[in-house]
Amino acid sequence: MGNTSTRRFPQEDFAQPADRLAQRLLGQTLVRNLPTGERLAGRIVETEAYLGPEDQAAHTRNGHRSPRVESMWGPGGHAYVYFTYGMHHCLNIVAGRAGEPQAVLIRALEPTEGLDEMRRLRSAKRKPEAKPLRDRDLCSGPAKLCQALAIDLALDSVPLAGDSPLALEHTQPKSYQDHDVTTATRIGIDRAGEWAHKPLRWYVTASAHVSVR
DNA sequence: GCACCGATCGCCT
DNA sequence: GGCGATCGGTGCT
Repeated sequence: MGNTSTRRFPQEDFAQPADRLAQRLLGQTLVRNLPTGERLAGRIVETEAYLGPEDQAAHTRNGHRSPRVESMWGPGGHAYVYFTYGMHHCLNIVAGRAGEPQAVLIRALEPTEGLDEMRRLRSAKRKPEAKPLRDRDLCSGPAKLCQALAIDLALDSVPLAGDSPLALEHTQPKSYQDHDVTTATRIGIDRAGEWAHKPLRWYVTASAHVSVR
């Protein structure tokens, strides 16, 4: 993605609607500060927006509110982590203002820091004889990146702040136009009627690290 | 109380 | 391309 410079991601940008934030997050750097002090990081290359009560694919469809989805109801800039398929975690970044239950699902990262540790975390539950993981296998899916960054329910609702276990850094690409972004429908959504067909997924077209090749 | 199923992944065919 | 793993949340009885 070319030369980069880094600064804090502007906090007020989290208050945007999820579809705008989802596009804004492409190219930004997600940072995981481990309890050991080690730092893992990757550039966000694929996102999906979940728009709230009217969005029939969202966990907050029809205004649903429960302990599991409570963080989606809070202000933007916090994590919403959920557990699914009996074994996987997925990370969202809450969008909008308090009372607007929207979020952006982080679907893929291009790993940039701590790749050896990510490989170790990702290999833990795989067969020993399996082929070694390539860089593009580390974070190319919402559950994969949670494994690679040691993200689980303990991180639900944490703010994405500088001193937090999760942080976001504004990465300024050499030229933002270097990213050709593709818009598509969301993955794994059926039974959501017209909402299954809405273009609410975005990914960096040329990236080798997106979830679907 | 209970049955259903998921914002997925990895391995096998 | 297909399927099994694996379990908490959800909604209905």
